[in-house]
Amino acid sequence: MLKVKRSSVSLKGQNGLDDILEKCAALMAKKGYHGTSMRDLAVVTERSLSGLYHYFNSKEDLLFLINERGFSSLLENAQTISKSWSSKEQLKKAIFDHIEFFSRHMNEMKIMMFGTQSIDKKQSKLINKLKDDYANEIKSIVSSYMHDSSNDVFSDAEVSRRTYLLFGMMNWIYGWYSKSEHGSSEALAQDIFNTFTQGCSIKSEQTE
Amino acid sequence: MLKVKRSSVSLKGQNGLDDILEKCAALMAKKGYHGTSMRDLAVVTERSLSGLYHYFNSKEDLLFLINERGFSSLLENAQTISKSWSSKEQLKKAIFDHIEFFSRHMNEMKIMMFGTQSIDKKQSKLINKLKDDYANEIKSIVSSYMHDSSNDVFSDAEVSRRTYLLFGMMNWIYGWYSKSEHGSSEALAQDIFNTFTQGCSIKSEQTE
DNA sequence: GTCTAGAACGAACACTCGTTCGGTTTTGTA
DNA sequence: TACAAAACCGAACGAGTGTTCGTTCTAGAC
Repeated sequence: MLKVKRSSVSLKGQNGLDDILEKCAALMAKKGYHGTSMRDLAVVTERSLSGLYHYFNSKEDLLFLINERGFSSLLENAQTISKSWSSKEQLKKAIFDHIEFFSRHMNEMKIMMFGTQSIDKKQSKLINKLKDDYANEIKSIVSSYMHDSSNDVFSDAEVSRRTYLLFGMMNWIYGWYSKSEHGSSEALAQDIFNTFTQGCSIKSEQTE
Repeated sequence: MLKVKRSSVSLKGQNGLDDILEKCAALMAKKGYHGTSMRDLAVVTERSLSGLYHYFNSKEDLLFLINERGFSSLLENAQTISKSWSSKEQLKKAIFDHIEFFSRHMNEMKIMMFGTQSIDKKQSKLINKLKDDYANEIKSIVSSYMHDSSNDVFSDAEVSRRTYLLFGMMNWIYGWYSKSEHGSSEALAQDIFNTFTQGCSIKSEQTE
């Protein structure tokens, strides 16, 4: 008996799936993957326990789907950043897009950052490839920016470390950021851009 | 029957406890709190399942102990940073100490960042107080530095956001940093200090 | 009306979970 | 050597786990 609904290319029940994934992500973001039971998920999705299995083959699959969709979106978007812009503009757009995606999908992002140790190896590799591809896309933008805006030469390792620091500033917001308390995602992105490019004692420019 | 081993002020079995907590933290950092069973923990600590309960009252208690010890250490250390130094020196020391503690206790730090939703309310409040106290200690140092090194005036909200970004750079290393691949913790701390104070296109100073 | 396929369900299965109980061994000290 | 305290353990308990099974319901196609 071959099941067809193996991946995100599944054709059936897409509408229902979107809604289910969002609600599951919301609960899992609060309680963690292992801390959330299929029965909990059945409650928040207003479905029966067994009914859930119509949309994915296992709890693990659910985690995979959330990760796969999230990282695919990030990667696809990053690849649309035009290489004909200045490196500064590219960097700015990369940061703004990442933060905006983050603030629109807080729950999914939290889950995506908890790692994929719970997913089986084949699927885990797929996620890690998406993650790496995305990170490299950002890294190459950072590299261009650093070399364009300085006469110094930077080693690959140095660019890597700086890129990690940028990801740190962007991803750490999952622990504290809320639109109502800390302002728009654009203002936050601008702060990150300024800090990353000029340091913290320079007053933020306004978003144009 | 009143048990006395409720908190870190417990007097008995401290030596054994240290070893146990370290090994438990190592496994929990890999598999997550809920993903790690007491039976798993019994194996890595080379004890029997029931024998573990000699050292703490519950799995929840174990999580509390790890958190309480970690944040207490960070806070205590931060409070020793002399206010008579320049704000730049204070900031530098705060960053170096945080990174050094992090790299010496990677596993515990991972657990500390997963949050405390699984701990009961009373204990959770205690952890959050330690966390807040530590964050405020760092924030006041950041504030001094920003005001000393610029003629602009910064609002409290702005200082807060910048402090969060600093924590982002420092804490995100749990996902990628390894001494062998990315150099000493001092070099990393220096990179973070430079990025935070001057931005990424300025070449790192060497650690003196 | 009949057929089919997707959507949904209740009940159960085999297993793992955190925890407890009653007991034994080891250790330190007087 | 005696003895209390600490350290440790095997076996079990009840609750909860992810998953599967066979069935029913619904809606559109012929």
